[in-house]
Amino acid sequence: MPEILSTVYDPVEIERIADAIWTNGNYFHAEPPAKGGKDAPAYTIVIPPPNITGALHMGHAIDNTLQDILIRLKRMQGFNTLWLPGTDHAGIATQSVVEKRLRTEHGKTRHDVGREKLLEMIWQWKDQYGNRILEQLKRIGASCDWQRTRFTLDDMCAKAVRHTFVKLFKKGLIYRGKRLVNWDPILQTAVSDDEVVHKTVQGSFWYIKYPLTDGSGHITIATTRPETMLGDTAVAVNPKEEKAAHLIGKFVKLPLTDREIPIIADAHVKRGEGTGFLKVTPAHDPNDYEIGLRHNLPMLNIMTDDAKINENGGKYEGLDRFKARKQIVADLEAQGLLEKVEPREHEVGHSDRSGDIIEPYLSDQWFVKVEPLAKRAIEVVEDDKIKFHPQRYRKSYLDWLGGIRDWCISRQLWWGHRIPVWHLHWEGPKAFGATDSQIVRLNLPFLSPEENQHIITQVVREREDGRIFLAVCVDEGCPNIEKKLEAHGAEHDPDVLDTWFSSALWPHSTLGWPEETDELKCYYPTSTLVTARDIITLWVSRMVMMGLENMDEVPFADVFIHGTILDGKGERMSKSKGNGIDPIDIINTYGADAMRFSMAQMTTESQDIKLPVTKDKDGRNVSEKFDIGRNFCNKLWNASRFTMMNLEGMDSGAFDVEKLDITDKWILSRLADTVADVTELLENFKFSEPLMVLYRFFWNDFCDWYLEWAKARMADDTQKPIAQNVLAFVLDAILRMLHPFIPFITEGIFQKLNEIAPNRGLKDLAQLTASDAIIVAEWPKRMDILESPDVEEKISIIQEVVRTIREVRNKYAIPPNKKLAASANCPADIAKILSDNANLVTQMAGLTEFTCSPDAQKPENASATIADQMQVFVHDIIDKDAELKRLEKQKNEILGFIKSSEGKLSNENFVSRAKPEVVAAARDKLAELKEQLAAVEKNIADLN
RNA sequence: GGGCGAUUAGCUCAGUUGGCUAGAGCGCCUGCCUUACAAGCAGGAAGUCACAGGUUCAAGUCCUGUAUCGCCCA
Repeated sequence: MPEILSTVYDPVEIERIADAIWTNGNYFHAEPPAKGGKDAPAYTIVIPPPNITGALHMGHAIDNTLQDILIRLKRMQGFNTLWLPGTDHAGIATQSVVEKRLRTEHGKTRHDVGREKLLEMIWQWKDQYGNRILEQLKRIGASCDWQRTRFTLDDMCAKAVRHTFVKLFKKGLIYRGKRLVNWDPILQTAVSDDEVVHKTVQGSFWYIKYPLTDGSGHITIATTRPETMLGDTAVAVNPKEEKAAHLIGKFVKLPLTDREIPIIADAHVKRGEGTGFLKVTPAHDPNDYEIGLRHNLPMLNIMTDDAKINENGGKYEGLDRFKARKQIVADLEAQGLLEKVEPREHEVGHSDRSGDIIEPYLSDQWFVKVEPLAKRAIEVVEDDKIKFHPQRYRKSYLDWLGGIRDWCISRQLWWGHRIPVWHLHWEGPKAFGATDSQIVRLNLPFLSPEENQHIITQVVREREDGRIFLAVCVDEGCPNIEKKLEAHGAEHDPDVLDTWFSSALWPHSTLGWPEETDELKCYYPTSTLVTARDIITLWVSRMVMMGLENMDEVPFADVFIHGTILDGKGERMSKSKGNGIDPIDIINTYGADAMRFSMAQMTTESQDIKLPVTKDKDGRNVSEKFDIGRNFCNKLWNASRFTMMNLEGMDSGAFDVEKLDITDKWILSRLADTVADVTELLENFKFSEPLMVLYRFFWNDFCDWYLEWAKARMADDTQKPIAQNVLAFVLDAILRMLHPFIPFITEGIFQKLNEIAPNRGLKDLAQLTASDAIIVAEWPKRMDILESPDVEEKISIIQEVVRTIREVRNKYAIPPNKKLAASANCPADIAKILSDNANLVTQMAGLTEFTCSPDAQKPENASATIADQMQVFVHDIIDKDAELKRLEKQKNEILGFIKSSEGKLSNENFVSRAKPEVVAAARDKLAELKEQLAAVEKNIADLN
């Protein structure tokens, strides 16, 4: 036996071989036609850029496996295919990692080392660890165009960010304002709503008495955050609350302070909740902020950036918020103002990054006015210019955009895109009469007329002292203007932009926008975005808004949302729980193909994917789920090996359509079905289904039947060349269709196939264009000419007989090597099929002979089994008691079916209302069942 | 509080527009090292389709409600 493939499937070796072929061929790289690339329709995916602080986890594994499946499919289908990879600078996450190291290793804060030095350290850190995830992606087989790897902070992306900021600023869609934001006291920055995770915590409800100033008693309020009372500027009550109507307009004395605050009426206060009175702290609660605006209440900030009580807190100044809470409660109690305390569960916002409790905090921030952007982003989805798969996610997208609030884009960080605005104290004439946030055209005297063309100014009036500042936004590429501004006392805004601001531009910034590059023209709009559902609002919606704003076109046509990977108990995987699986461990244990196979197979439309976790011998988390993929790869390996062992000396010229036998026609017909199904399913973003279609075709049709039948034909010189060509052709097609799912092993086998049988194809029937590498081989087109339903029907009858005989053999425990004789009684048309192909039955059922006719009688000592319209006799094996038992069992089964069938047909409504063909089928079925019953009864009688 | 989803064999999941006896893989049971594959082959057992109503000739599938679990938003 020639050494064609090693006897053992070794993923490590095959991954190495395939990698080398792909690298040498530079097959992942794409160029637009204008630069010499393939002149074909483009298919583009931009990777959801992983965060540079992260390591690859199962979420990345599934996300990128699915992207790679689509990319490889489209590449094989002949598209000019680009998969653009890259990473995200992840402002908060990255800076906090480096700051943490600075603290633990050197005991310093960012302020000790300064902005410039810290940034240098972060860049160093990025260079050292940031590419790790890209290397990991390569191991799962991601066929990204690595030459186009982007980073959200690189020059290309930075240019797009600056350009976008200036553009939006100019349009008046960016404004500065003192607003209530989510403040992270550890990181000391604002974070957006979506970076706040709400957790239910066990807290307390403190009931506090606020005495009325007129001495007529007190009212009681209840709160979970008593320390905020220092910032109360009113007490509110529902206007319909009759019992309290007389109190509206009166004042209370705010305990622990010397302030008196009014009792106001506001519909926000829910009746019957708590005490009915709500303390209003506009500077420290989002709902109270709204009430404050409605009633023009003072906004009294009582906290510092690091969540200590500030000078407005009187004697509590300097106390940490939680110490202050304790002290305030104690003081209230001492003064007899604490009515009671109740335990209470409530929702508390925590920072997604630092984990600290978020404080609603009043501060100066930059915002994007999203409403006009959101309007278009809603329209394109409503008009189906962007489609979600599965479709149900469309609703969450639309709901979120429908209720969107302005986007706080400034972050008090150093790592990120610095906001290109300089603050200039304006002491000139106020004649321009602008209101806050208004864009004004004015020429700064120290800039040339030409230079003044490159700035846009916005008025920012400081609330406290009424001083006017101009926010001067400067175009990209004008360092001289920046210098002059600074020379005239302007200060560069210290803040950076929210990371999502740059991620929102990803589909066009990475292709070179705002330059009109050939890449942008060719690859934008991109085709498909593949991501997880938790990022629909955070990222997908923003890419749509910014894509429309900058490019006037949607960023992608389809969004595929895959499930979230959970452990066997249905819990999210995480480091702290210790239930996470590292995809690299899986690849090392099972091989990358096995992992990909199982990932794809698990990708159905359900929203979660449970991956039961087990420990391997080294104590690592793995999952038996990957056995499926590994077993499949092993089967593919061995079937290919066997096929190729039989292809020695194959001559494609010896193929003759006229000589195809029934098994050839059958497997080719099944292949044609498979090609059509798999292609259609993949093009509709199905992953599990096409893979299962391929699984069944390869394993249950090709291996279990066709290969087995082919074994005998290999000994027949007239049959051998035909079988060889069909084998080679079908294996080739199987490899191609499996390639997107399991790229390494299919590439490895394809290379061997090219060596052993370089010339393949079914002359005058069907061809697959030859290729040096499967990664760029043509995807099988529809092969309708091979469809043959009647052959498929014939083979399924043959298979049914074989199965029936095998079952009997098993029941009677006949050793596999003992040959038997068998026969069957059946209608003439079926008898003809079986007689013509008796060899197919004898071969697979371990028979010496098989005969068949409409009037065949059950031989003495034969077992008899009913199968459809046939009675199958297996000769000379009978054991009377066992046979009677079998027959009685079968009789009871048939009786059961007859009962339900008769029940249905005796229902007049069924006969009159069901579709005629359904009724006719039921009648035929009943007739057949009655014949089967008669046959079984006769066999039982004969035995007795 | 609002929205979305899940509940089908011991486990993980399929089940298209309602239509013959609800499927797969793993696990389990029986028999096989049949020279491609024991990571395999041949066969078998195993399900009150969460629960309660309803629509229909016919419901795992459509409608309503309930329970449990999960996610998103507020």
